[in-house]
Amino acid sequence: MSLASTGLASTAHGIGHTTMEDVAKLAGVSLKSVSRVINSEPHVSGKLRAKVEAAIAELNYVPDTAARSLAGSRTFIIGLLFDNPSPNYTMDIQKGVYEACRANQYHLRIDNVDSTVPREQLETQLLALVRNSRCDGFVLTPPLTDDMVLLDFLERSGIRYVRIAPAMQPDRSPGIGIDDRAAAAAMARHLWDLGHRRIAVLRGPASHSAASLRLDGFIETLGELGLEQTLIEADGGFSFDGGIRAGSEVLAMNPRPTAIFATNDDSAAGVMAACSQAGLKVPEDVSVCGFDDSWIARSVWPYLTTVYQPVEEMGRAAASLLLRRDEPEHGLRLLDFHLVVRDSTAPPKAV
Amino acid sequence: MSLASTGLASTAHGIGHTTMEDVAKLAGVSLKSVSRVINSEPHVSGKLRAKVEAAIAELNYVPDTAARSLAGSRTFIIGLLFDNPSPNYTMDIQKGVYEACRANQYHLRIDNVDSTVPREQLETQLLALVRNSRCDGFVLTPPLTDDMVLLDFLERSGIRYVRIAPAMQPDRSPGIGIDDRAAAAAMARHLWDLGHRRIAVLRGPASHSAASLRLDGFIETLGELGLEQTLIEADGGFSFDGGIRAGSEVLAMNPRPTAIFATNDDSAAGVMAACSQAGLKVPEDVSVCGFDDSWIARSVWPYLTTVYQPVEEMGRAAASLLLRRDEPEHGLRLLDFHLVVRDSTAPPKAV
DNA sequence: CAGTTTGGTGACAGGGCTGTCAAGTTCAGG
DNA sequence: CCTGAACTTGACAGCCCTGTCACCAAACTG
Repeated sequence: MSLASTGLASTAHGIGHTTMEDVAKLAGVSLKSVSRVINSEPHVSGKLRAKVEAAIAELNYVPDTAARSLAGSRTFIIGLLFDNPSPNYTMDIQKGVYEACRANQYHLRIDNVDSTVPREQLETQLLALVRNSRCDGFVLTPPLTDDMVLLDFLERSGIRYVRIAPAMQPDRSPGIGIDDRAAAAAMARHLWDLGHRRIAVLRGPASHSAASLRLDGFIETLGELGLEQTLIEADGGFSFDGGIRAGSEVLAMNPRPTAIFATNDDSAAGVMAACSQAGLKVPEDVSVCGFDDSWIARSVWPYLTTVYQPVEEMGRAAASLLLRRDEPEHGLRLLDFHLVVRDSTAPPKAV
Repeated sequence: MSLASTGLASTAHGIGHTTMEDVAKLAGVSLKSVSRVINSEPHVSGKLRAKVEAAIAELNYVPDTAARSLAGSRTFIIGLLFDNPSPNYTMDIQKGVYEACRANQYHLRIDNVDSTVPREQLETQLLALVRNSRCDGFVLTPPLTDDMVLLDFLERSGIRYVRIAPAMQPDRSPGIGIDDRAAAAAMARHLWDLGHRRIAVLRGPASHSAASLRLDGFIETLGELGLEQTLIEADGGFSFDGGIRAGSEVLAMNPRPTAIFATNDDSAAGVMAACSQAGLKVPEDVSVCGFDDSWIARSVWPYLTTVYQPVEEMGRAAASLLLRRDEPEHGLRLLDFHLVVRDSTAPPKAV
């Protein structure tokens, strides 16, 4: 086993590496004082701080991360761990996390996990990743958020982490999410208010726990509103193809539902394709709505009515939680969602 | 100016940090020998290597990156710099780069650039990013690939980089791409062979240089094939909305084109939406084809005929180029593309 | 006004690793 | 059996910071 078989020869980073010593010399202070200024430590007089800052600016000094993390015990790196769900979702989260990092002089490291491998192997892979990564904290996205082995390991090792949209044990650790139940309820009300009474809903994969929350919230609310006919359920699998399949299935029924709620946008797009295959117009013949307000919601025609969830903001919030230690709050913090009514839903045709 | 105003308190990384010294002791060799094994340096006897590797395995030792990069002058980090084009494209590249990093015990750092800010500010931002990042090398994606200020800076600082799909000065530095011209030519031939003679093509944004290569290759080839009628051109802007707009425009013409080539998948999806708005069936009434074979090509119905470009592979190749120093090849390395004929193209209706 | 606290600063010792160089070992050729 | 080249190994300094502790000055206390 060789830990590193290739390598870049020494690279001259930056031009003429300025070190803290240069700054100290120029400012006429000690090394430690420069360090204090850099780390915003207390007990630094304004005069000294000014001198040092001037010197830093003049020399265009940037502290060496490697040295910093060797000396201190922080790496100034946040790790983002994700599996491979929708690229849009991931990208948005990543953007949010990135911005929070940047704002705090942190760096973002990516670790991409492949969950298609056997469970055993996955665990080994995960643990090795985290061990090797030496990050100051991790942001976890679903479905990694619910990997108990991983969580146990992180906690046992004293590594901080924040989960985005965790499903299980929401109070176990800090988390960021939205109220999927309530969001789905809002969609139910929207369809109900439009006048729909024969409604279909597409399940997501069982492993994606938000999916079931959405399903539950939707069904429950329709029940409360007084829907008497049985709700039609089918499996949309959270994918375009799944949406086509489930959509066709549901549209073939007699009587046909007048509205279909797919619990994510990808499958909703699939449903719209199924409609077009069946020669049905959206929203005239069938209303279709999704969930997520992802990129694809505006890459279909008509534009999709969906639920906006602030994915990028969730990423930002997660990273911030990790960075500001002051607030060691446990439990899920819920962010605001809202209904985005676009063109794919309308009142059912008068019969 | 404070360089770091927040911070994580010292985190106990891993459990009971094993250091190289532990390994050396257990193996009964010197520190340096362990180092040699870890770095696969020459002049290490098989016996010694075996002892050390056994010790490493037993202790579950992982070298400390910070210390390594402080002592050596490598950071074991590859930076991926991107602007915000299509999330799908970016994600694929990222995945490829990530995998190459992982395979070489490197880490991937992300830096997201926002090119919507004024040019001046952008440059400052870019340079600061690169300086702060302290990476062993950077992978650049369009349009950053053609930012001469950035390239100059990197070269002046002796920082290695590889460009993905660079447009300008392809021989300036190592690069990875495909032959966009030839790929568009293949699409031209496909449509020609199907029997289309009245064809429209949608331009991409002028800033995206691959767009013009595709356009040129397409037009040129149709000319060579003997297309006599004038080709219809419109501006698709590489976006769904642009595709709808340009699509409607083109479809309103009389006589109507029988095939539309959008130079990326997003705008092709828009064209398909425009067809559906106009009550036209794809591919019966109009053939539509795109370019990229991105996620969206299979999130529309009918599935889109398009050109596959190995985006993930491009990312992998770029990172590998950065990592294996042996091959300091300059100039663009072209990867294979291929036509993906799906359901959105067919022979024109007999008139 | 002596006797404490507090605030501000610096000296110094590592942190875990790699580069350099020197020492020890092996083996071919004379 | 000796010499030098080539290989193998190790000692040690140093990469650039931060934590600890010690110091001195100023600002309190009763």
